Amino acid sequence: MSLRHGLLGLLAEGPASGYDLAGRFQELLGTVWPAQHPKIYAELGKLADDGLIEVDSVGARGRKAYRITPEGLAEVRRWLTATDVDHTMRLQALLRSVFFWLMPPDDLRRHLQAEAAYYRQAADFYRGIAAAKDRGDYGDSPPTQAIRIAAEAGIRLHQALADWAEWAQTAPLTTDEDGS
Amino acid sequence: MSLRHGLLGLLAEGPASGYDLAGRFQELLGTVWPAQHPKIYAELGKLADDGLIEVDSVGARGRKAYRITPEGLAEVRRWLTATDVDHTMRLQALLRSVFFWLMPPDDLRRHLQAEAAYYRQAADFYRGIAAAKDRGDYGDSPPTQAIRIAAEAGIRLHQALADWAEWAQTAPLTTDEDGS
DNA sequence: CAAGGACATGTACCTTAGGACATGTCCGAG
DNA sequence: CTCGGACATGTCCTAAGGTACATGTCCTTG
Repeated sequence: MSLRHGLLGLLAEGPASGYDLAGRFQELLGTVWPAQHPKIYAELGKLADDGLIEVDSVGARGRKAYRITPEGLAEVRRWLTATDVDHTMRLQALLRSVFFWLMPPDDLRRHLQAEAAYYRQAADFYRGIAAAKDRGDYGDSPPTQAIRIAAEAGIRLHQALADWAEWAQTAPLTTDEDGS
Repeated sequence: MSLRHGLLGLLAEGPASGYDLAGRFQELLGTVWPAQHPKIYAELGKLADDGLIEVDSVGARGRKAYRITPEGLAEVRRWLTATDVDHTMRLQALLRSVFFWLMPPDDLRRHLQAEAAYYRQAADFYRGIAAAKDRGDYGDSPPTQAIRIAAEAGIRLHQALADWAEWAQTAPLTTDEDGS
């Protein structure tokens, strides 16, 4: 139910179209919570059916503006304060690390370098958001303060993985190339 | 296809039953790659159909031992070296952080404290694995060396999130309790 | 030997995710 | 004015994840 509440949360900042929401999701949360537009449009339809959001339809196929209702706002707040966090992660990179011993040393070194570079770049991306916020580019309203906190999480998380990939290059690991 | 290759990788360490594999997955990878037993049994069936693993069936409902075939071993190696890492994460905790401004300050503080405690505990869990490995509890074969690297990732990742949750408590955040 | 719990495997069903494809609008450049 | 590209919304289908339920074995303890 995270997509559902994520959409409600973004709509709590103000009205938006499905397209806007897809963009916001991808831009800010793309690396930590993927959401494709078909899912988003489908979920918006259900939210409207449940009375948690309302639509200003322009036409059959034109742009639509969704607005959160008081019930919808109450529902996000309930989710945030009264439901447990689902701590389940899905990190293919860590899954792969269990099998590093199956990789030829050269491939492993290249792999870890590429991983480190990727995570450094991701951390920098969030650093950019944090810097823009600190400069005051987006003003000072509560939503942008929350984005600063989210960006900090993105920085720390990805930097930790970048550091790990660097460290792993120096860690001794006997690989096993002949499938013994 | 990560579950598929994860199972192959674990079987590369030696023969095991579906039950064993479910346990290994849950124990070591539970927090970073969930896998329920129904999926595991189903996937083992497909892997056997594809000739990547072989079965020593005891009976219709008894314990089965799965063994990786040379084709299976080649397939894990191909996956590890020739396919791109899927960096998609799914972290509900970070999704929620974007909406912290919707939470009453007291609830938010409690929430962050609980989060920090959870991540500290998770980091400690991986520290335990790392310490056991460093003491030599599991010997010195390649698979356990890889587990040391995986454990290090678990430590750094969860510690980063624990530190973040601590930090976030001190970050100024004007919350918005009246839904303006 | 009977009962209970860990071990062990599976089916059925529902939800969620994700890729492929279809359609139409609106606007600016040529 | 027409063509292309960004904007915008959606359907369809397949794959993957996850819960509930069903079944049977094996070993230990009373």
